[in-house]
Amino acid sequence: MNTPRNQETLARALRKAGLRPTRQRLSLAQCLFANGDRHVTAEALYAEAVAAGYPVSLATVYNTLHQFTGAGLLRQVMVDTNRSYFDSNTSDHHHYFHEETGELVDIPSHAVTVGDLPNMPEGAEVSRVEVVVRVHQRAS
Amino acid sequence: MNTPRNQETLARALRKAGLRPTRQRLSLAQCLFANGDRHVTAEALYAEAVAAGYPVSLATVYNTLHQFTGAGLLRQVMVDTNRSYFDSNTSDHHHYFHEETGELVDIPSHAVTVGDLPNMPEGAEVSRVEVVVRVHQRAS
DNA sequence: CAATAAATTTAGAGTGATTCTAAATTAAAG
DNA sequence: CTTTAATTTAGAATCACTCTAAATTTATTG
Ligand SMILES: [Mn+2]
Ligand SMILES: [Mn+2]
Ligand SMILES: [Zn+2]
Ligand SMILES: [Zn+2]
Repeated sequence: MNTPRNQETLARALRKAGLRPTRQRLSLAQCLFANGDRHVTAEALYAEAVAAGYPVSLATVYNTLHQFTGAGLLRQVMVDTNRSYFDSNTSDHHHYFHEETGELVDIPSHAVTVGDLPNMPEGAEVSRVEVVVRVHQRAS
Repeated sequence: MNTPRNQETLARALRKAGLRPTRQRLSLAQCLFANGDRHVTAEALYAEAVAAGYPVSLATVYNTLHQFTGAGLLRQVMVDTNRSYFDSNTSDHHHYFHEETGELVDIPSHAVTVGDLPNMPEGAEVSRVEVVVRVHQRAS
């Protein structure tokens, strides 16, 4: 985990990204960064914030998730066509995706080796390598 | 490419999967399998079929893509939250995803090595390993 | 080649996640 | 404090995708 711990550190990170440290953004940051790494959907984070008594709207949750992603505090993981997942662990790593439960679990990046990449598209530059290991429940 | 070449071969493959080789399914198969491997979205395939003068509805395109996927003739690639991509190459391989254009390009599977997978979820079994190399246009 | 049964196609309505709009609120600056 | 600009928000809108139910087509049977 390389994300800010307390309100002050986070507020500073937000300001540096040109984002005002508002009550909503600090509340959501609390949910996202206070207790280790998380993989959340917008709806799940919204439900959690509401349950915790934080005053936020769903629109703000979406706005905030995208702003945090733009600021490098979150990263988006593409595993499901119907839902966007956001990851509070922005360091280089990969994922298990449990097809039944929708749960994401980290895989350290050293477990995967990418060799020479053949037929790289002309004029293109690698921006990220994402490995998703889809798993399903073993037949009993 | 390990997919059927001509109408007859394909019709046989469809029958084996319990799917009647209808005009629509054969038309779409023509688009998908006649000229090498393809990566298409439902909308793109629909536009293409309509342009080629094949009579198909968008609903049928969606149905067919899913049926073909179920029959193992296509595979779905998750790279974009807003769109489903279908790949006519069902053999083991990976992808470049060009973030600006949305284009997918194959990477042979031997270019990527996945080592021991740590912290495999309890009782889970790997169903597929997907590697996506996101690329963007190099700054000029 | 009918006649019948079952699968398929389709237009259009419905869904659900996400985005947009425009008005109300709040944070920063003076 | 005022003023200004950013932020929040409810609700409308969008968009990919799915569903429904009626019309059509395919396969089967006599
Ligand atoms: Mn979730
Ligand atoms: Mn496409
Ligand atoms: Zn992660
Ligand atoms: Zn491919």
